[in-house]
Amino acid sequence: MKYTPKTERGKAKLDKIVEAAIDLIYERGFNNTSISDITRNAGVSYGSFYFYFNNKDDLLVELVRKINRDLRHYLTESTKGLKDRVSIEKRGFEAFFEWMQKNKKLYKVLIEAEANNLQLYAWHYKKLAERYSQRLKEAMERGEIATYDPEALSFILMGIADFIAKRYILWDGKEVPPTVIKDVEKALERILSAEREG
Amino acid sequence: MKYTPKTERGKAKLDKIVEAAIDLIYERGFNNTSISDITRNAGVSYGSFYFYFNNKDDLLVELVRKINRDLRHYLTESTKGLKDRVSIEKRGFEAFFEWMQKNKKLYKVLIEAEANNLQLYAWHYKKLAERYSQRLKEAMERGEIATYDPEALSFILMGIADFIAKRYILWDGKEVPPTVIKDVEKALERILSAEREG
Amino acid sequence: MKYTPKTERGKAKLDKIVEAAIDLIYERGFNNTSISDITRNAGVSYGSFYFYFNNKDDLLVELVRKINRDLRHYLTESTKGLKDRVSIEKRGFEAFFEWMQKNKKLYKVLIEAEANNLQLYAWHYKKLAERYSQRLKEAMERGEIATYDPEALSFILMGIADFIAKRYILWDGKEVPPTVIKDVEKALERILSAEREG
Amino acid sequence: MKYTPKTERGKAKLDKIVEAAIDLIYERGFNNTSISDITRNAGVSYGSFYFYFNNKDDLLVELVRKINRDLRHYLTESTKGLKDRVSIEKRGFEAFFEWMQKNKKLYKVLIEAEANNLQLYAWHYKKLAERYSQRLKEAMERGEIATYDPEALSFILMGIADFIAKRYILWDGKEVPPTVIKDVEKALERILSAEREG
DNA sequence: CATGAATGAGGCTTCATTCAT
DNA sequence: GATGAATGAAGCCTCATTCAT
Repeated sequence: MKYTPKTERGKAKLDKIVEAAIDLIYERGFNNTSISDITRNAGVSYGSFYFYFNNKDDLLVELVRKINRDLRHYLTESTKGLKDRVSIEKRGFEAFFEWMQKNKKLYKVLIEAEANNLQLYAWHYKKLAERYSQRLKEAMERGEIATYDPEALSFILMGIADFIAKRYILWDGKEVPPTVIKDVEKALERILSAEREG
Repeated sequence: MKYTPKTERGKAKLDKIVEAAIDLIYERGFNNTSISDITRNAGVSYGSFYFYFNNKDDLLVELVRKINRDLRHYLTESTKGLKDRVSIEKRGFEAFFEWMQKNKKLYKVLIEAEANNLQLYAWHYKKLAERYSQRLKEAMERGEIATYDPEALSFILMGIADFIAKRYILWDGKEVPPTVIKDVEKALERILSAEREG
Repeated sequence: MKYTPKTERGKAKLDKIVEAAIDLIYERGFNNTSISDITRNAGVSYGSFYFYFNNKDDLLVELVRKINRDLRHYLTESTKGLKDRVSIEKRGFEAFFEWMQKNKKLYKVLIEAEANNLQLYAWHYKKLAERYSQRLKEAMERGEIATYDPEALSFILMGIADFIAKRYILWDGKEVPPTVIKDVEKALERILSAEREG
Repeated sequence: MKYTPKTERGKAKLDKIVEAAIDLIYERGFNNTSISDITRNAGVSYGSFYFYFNNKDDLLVELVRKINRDLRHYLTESTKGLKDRVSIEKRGFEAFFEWMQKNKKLYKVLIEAEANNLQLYAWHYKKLAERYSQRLKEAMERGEIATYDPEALSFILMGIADFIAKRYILWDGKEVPPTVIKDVEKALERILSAEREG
């Protein structure tokens, strides 16, 4: 971002641009969305885009940042108060699918970011994976879940969530069926359940 | 594809175009690869591209078809002779990572296809998932593995493979570490192991 | 110029704009210097540029005026008190190269003015040449120097100075070497030395 | 240049582009001439420009090369057969003014090149000055002309020619008056005439 | 007087596609 | 069948200028 608006009016204008960009990228993809498409749909002048952003890629970076903030916040809130790690994971998966359902468009933006700028995408998942594997590691140390390389485990779990989310929500436009969520939870339990001692 | 070459010379020319396209898409992405880049790198004339393909997208379709054929063939060969379903799956995952390592470029093409044409990408995975879930279903019926919705299970397993492949091979350029493969197999065993009967 | 400041504060602000403009035009050229570059470097608000100037070209006009004033003043001061025309010319050339060395940036502005607005550039040299050829004419009448068309002679002398100034100061960034100044003076003496009578 | 045409048709098209560019740069300056202006005036399609040139600057480079070739060739031809150095110089100046008169537009292009790309301009004059000072040096060694630093002398002479050419031909659009040419020759003779020995 | 947000025309460049040879 | 010259629409970005506050 080139400029962060100070006034309410400025914030509203930036918001309109961001919303229009998300809508269009969702519908057509990043490469098939022009700046003029965005500003036209946002109802602002062409030049305004470049008042707030340095260039087109800059927009993508900002969107990924936004997604990162949003999703992390949602997951944190959703699992607040839960103690048992397996429950947290199960609830976390449910919450992830909820968020996805409410924010289909943003998830598409992530896919676009991945294709257009792998660095950026990698950064997003790294950020997510770091926190995640740290938590998993602690749970392993407390004996709550089975022992794995924490990073490997975080990839396994994120992979499951990511693939199913894309499969149902983006490709089909359908919600993830409850039976699938149940099966995912079953798999989760099996993957995570603590080693039997003795 | 507009025209399938009959002569050896024709096939060789088409091959050169396809190889050059894969190289360039891997390096720069689909949108940053022009037809003239492709024909120049292939050492063929500009116009000949349009002899074999209707347009640029047509090329992407053909590439995804090729990937589909290749990967399916590799997996089938690799698990030939194995009987036990869990062993097949474990071997299948190993084989998938092997193929990925040898065919990084093709996997990048898939990601590009995903971004540029979701329909196409969906078709690829559908094709893959159909066969896969059919096999899983049969194994479930024989009681070799735990019972899930076969499609859900296929997504879970494909998600794990896909995410890790991207994570290590495309983002980092590294091979998937053996410890991670071991952890994936551990997770697989847990996910798949047949229910204890009571 | 749209507005000539009356207060000290106003003058200081205008000065900052002018100085920033000179610096930037020297470094990047007139066409690659934006108003916002200028105001940013001057530490004044964007809008204030248009308080003092009607438009961007207006700035160039003002700069050339300034250069004209500065250079003429410097040359007049430097040759004050000298009587002999040839000495005046020789001292004048030295003074010109001195001024150039101290005001490289301004000379670059002149070149930019030449390219962007020939009228303006022509005006600068006309102004300079008028005074110059008038003086030369008087010297000719007094028999101090050889007889030429005064205008032609002024062009010959100005051409020598201008070319060498550009050559050393703008292209090479070097000072004019003393040996070259000596050679120029030698040429001057030969060009100017009064006709032998009889 | 990106591509040198092989066919007659191609050469003719490139010529049209070059001619249109020279006309427009002469009239409006390089920065006020757009590619679309050029192609429109040349009667070719917009894209054709980029078939022959890599970008706009590339055109300027090509034009300066052309000027360099043309002018050097004209001067060489004009002084062919002359032996005496002073005569050669006098004839050379005349020839230079002749060339200028016939090629006003090209000279304006040089000025534009100077302003837009000092490197390029420096290259042009360096090329010219090198040959020139080499010749002068040889003449000095043979005692035909007075002794100076050859480079300094070449700058003095080129400065005179350049300034007068610009003054009369570009600013006023007038021919250089014969009286001025005579005065220039007088100055030349004085500058160059060999030292009296003894 | 001062500020800086907003505008939108215009420039350069790319490139998929067509078509004459 | 093959070639590569030609086309022109469309995209990104800059920036002088205006104007609301």
